[in-house]
Amino acid sequence: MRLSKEARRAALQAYLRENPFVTDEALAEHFGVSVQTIRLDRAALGIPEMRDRVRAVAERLFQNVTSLAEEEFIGTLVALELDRRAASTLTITPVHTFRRSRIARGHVLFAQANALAIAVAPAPAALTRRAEIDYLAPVTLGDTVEAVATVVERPKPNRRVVRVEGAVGGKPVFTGVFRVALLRAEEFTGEAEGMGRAHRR
Amino acid sequence: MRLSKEARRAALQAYLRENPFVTDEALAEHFGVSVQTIRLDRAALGIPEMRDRVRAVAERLFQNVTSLAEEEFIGTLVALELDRRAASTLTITPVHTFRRSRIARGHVLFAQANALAIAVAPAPAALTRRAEIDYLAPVTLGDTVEAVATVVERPKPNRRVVRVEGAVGGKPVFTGVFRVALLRAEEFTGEAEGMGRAHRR
DNA sequence: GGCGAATTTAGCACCAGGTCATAAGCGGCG
DNA sequence: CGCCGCTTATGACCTGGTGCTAAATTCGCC
Repeated sequence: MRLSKEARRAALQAYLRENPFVTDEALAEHFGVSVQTIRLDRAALGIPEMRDRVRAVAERLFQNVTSLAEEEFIGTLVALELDRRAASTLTITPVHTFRRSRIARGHVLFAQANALAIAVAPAPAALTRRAEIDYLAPVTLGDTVEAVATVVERPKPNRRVVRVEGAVGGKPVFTGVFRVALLRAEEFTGEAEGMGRAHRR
Repeated sequence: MRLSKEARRAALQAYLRENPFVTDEALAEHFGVSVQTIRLDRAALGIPEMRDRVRAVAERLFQNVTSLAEEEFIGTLVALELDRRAASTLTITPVHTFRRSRIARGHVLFAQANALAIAVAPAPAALTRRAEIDYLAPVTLGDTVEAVATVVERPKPNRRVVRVEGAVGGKPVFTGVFRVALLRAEEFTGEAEGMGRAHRR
């Protein structure tokens, strides 16, 4: 016997984790068993068919990319008065930190602040034109950063200057100033790009 | 006629850009035409069938499962002379952009620049203390950003001022100045990070 | 209103990659 | 030997298509 049933099933799980988009036929060949056996294994393990696996991956990942404006946010929006102020919180998890020092990476806090500056902008979309950020104290694993953005200047109808301050337990950890440009809806209607090419057969 | 052929095809392209996972049948219903007409339209526009669209999305995004924040180094390090200069490239994929505008989010470019500033620092780890970044032109989906970091000042033995310039096809898209603090190993419980190794993408 | 061309719809055969159910083969072992 | 666990085979059916042909409809134009 090439592999015991249990061993094969364990291997199958592992293999599919790494290569989610293989057909039963390819799996059968890979494990030296028949397609039917693979199907039995999948059924026993509750693994859906390839098309469903592909679709699940695609949908989950597409959601990340395509999520609505409020989900594009880094951190959790806790207050928003358009064109006035906004606030968010972000709890630092291991994915946000340098592995060894457990200090949050600069760009994570920048992202929280930048997202907040864009969220407070009274427009369907906004672009950052300039940012200055001062890191006052390191933020470490487990900290919850409370950030507050305040519109401090409106130099032109479509420009805003936003000050963002971040604190952990009341102690300031960063401050930043973001100059953003407001966009009207028609300024970001992208152009086609083709979905790819047909193939097969 | 509900919509002229050309109008329908344009609408179809746009619709599929936002909803890539729709079957021909759903499209036919949506546009009030027969499934066959949708197929003709897809053929004329070179749009592959739904399964292929799903698959393309899934495969393209699968490599990026590691969310932005999880990556050690944002971009691919292509050159490094410690305490002098460093360079990286970053190709903008959908995960880096706003969904509708397809413009790279500010924090993505910040992250590339910041990672580079930290990588060039001659220390096992470094922290950003202050950053200024100017966005000169929008960076869009598919662009490859070439960033170069240069150490421009060494105000103290453990401080560096790094200028980072980003360009797409030779055209500047951002410039930034990062002031970083070098850390000695004993300044945190652990060791290096920041010396980021290149990540494939 | 009539006509030809463009456009749309329909029908049929076929394919991949499955589902589900049923049946048959095989190896080991008590 | 017979039975059990496992594997394999078979056939009917499903979805979301491709490719082709042919018919029906609609448009532009005289």
